[in-house]
Amino acid sequence: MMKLSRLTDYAAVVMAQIARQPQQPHAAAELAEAVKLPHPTVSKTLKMLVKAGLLESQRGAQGGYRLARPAHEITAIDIITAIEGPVAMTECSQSDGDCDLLDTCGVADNWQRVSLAVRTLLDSVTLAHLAQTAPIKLPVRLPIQSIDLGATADT
Amino acid sequence: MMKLSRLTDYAAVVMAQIARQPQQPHAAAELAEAVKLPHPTVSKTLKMLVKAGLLESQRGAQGGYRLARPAHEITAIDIITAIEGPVAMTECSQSDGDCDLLDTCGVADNWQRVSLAVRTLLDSVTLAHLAQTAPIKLPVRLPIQSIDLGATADT
DNA sequence: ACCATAGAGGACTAAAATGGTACCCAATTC
DNA sequence: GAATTGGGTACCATTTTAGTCCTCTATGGT
Repeated sequence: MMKLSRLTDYAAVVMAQIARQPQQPHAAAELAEAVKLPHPTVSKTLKMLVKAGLLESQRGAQGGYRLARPAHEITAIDIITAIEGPVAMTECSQSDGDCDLLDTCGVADNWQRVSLAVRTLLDSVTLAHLAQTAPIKLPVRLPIQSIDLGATADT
Repeated sequence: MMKLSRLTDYAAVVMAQIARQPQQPHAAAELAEAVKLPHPTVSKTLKMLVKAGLLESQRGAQGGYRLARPAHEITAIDIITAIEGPVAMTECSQSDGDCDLLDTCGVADNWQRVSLAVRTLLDSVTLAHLAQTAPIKLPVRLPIQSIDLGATADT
């Protein structure tokens, strides 16, 4: 279903929560409470986000988590990648090599392009966007026509 | 990783294979051979594609599978949906109801829009595109600016 | 009519990813 | 130095995914 994992979902929610008050540090417990999720799970998520460099942490009393960068410099793809690893629709769209069906497949290259388009899209959505409580506007149709998926035989 | 499941991958490859010779029926065994995948697995995939209405099947001798519609009328999303069910990035982006965190979440609506954008993108890629052995061209950047994800809040 | 071919449908199993929890250690602050 | 708060790891339960197999039904050829 192409879904994000639940943890990624949590991550987004938690990040948004932090983004709404970027000045003060947020303790894991506080966030868990705010978001109504089990503390250990939130904690785990936060750690992953720190590892990915999206959050900074401060230990000790009065410690907590803060955004490592302004919300508008953190993108959806950053968050997804932090939790799930590289975004790629197929095995072969992330790196080369692994797929031994490349010959018979005949589709790999095109999937990679689609993958890229998805990544680009995801990269254009920032945490600042996501954190807006008021729904963002997103006109239903992308001007996809501009994607030259058209039958261009040659290069 | 937002990956497609392996079966979906197979489905795409097999569909492409059929699309390249749309006139004749293709037996599961033949396709499995062509694509170098185990017969039962390919068979299973094909059945799913038939159920989804993307392929038509003919039983008996000289039978096999054929596209139910011209390749350019079958989209990536059709194939993905056939195997994995509805494409949605989060639980709540597919239907309403299931998520009991909607209040605290504050991100749901925005994810849904992103989801929609991804779906639209995927909908613009047809089987005809995928089936081209020559790689399709896809200029790296989508004109994402036109997506009014623009900030309504601060900044 | 009968047989060979080819798909339909479903059940079942094995394996892997995911989600969740617990435990103990390290750093800060008061 | 005690309380607070994050860091790291290891572990377990559950769910998903993938793959296989078996039997039934439809079609075409002889």
